[in-house]
Amino acid sequence: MRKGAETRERILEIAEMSVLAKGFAATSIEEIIAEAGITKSGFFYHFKDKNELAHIMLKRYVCANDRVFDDVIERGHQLSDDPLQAFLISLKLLAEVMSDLPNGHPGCLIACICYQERQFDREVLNLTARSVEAWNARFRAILDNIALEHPPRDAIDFDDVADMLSCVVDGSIIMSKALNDPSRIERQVMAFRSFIKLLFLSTPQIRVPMPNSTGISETVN
Amino acid sequence: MRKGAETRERILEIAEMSVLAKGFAATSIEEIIAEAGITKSGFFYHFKDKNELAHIMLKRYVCANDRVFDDVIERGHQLSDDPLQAFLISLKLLAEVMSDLPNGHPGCLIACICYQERQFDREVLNLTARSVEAWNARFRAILDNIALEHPPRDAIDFDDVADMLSCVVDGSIIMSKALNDPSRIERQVMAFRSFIKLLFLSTPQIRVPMPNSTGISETVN
DNA sequence: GGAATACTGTACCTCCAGTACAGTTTTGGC
DNA sequence: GCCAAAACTGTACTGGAGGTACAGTATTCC
Repeated sequence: MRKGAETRERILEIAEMSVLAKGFAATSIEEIIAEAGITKSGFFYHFKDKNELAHIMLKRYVCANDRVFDDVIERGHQLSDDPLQAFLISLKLLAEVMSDLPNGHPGCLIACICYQERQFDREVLNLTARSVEAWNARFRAILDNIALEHPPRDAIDFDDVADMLSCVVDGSIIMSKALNDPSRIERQVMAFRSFIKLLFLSTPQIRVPMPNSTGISETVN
Repeated sequence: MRKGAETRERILEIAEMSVLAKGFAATSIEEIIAEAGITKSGFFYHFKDKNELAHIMLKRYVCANDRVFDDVIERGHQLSDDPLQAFLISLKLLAEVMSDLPNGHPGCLIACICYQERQFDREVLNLTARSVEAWNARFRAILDNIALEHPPRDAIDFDDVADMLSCVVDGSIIMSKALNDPSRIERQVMAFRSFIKLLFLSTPQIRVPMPNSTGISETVN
């Protein structure tokens, strides 16, 4: 019975857009069902209450986001064997993905929930925390891998550098909303990329032969 | 008649805390007046409706935030004549101020409003945009000033670097909320500081002879 | 064709934002 | 101490939304 799943998906999509634009409490069930073209009974057939809606919506969001990260990281690795170059490519791709939305980025559901945390139960809040931790751990692993071949030029904790990517993305989404300028996200991801370049590349932008131990001498922009 | 101003301030403080924890729509007037120890009529004597409350609350927040930035920037300039060193000191002070809150940072009202934008009128949204622009312009001016004496090591747009501070602060506030770890904000501001160091300081921490054209070789922490 | 699935319709309850407005207390200036 | 403005209180109401309950109907897949 696939039709039920379709309706469910439609409800979730409408609800997510509304929550990101107006907040959770201001998102009325009446409005969702009006847009989805169903009745209130139909809504409560799929979700036992608004809290369950939130829970399923969040799970859906986290999965979709994971897929985006998986994709850009994988494509980075496909395009370069060097972990640093691969990550720089991934960041460029991430920047592109983020700006490739017709009406600007709708927002990060995690951030949205954090600013309305008292409205949600432990389960939802735990899921937000666990997904943020998972992303941070993932970026951290990438940095460790990079450092094996490229010694960092500043004694900064890699956990903080890893965290910074999420922070920059979430922060720039807010700025893009505040200023109604979608391009800010792309530019901020690229600014973070610049930080990574400065942190790990021993050669500045202007090309010089590299006197390092490995003897690697790759082209870098 | 000073008593009115006192009540007003109490309402605004309670409302702000509630809005940052639960969102605007979920912040009930009933709850505010219960905590403030007044009646509903008392509330509507001070604010003609919830929207006016939002407007005044935001103005209050922006002023308070401006004062914090003014303070750290001024103290930075008092402690060093070099614009780069002054900014690095300001960032350190900012990191300290951000983490110096007993129950963690309550949140950024601007970010909170951006994630509930459909609930607010043009006036409120314009005020959020104008304050973000003002902060960005301010940081940009500082960077221009630094660049006069310290040439940047990467061809990055200073507007983006300036924006990045707000992004990192807002993003790290979200992360500190998501993970219930107030220290993330301080660490992220310090990570941004590291970026500034790498961008403008010509000598990295681990001393190696640099085969660059300028021949500059300064001691740096 | 039948059973599970996917809904609709109706009726009802509670809570809260917001409105309206008359009445009362408190405060500060003279 | 008086008085007027300021700072409230009390009461009563409207409307909309979340949520419940449950019987009935249509659709879909096997």
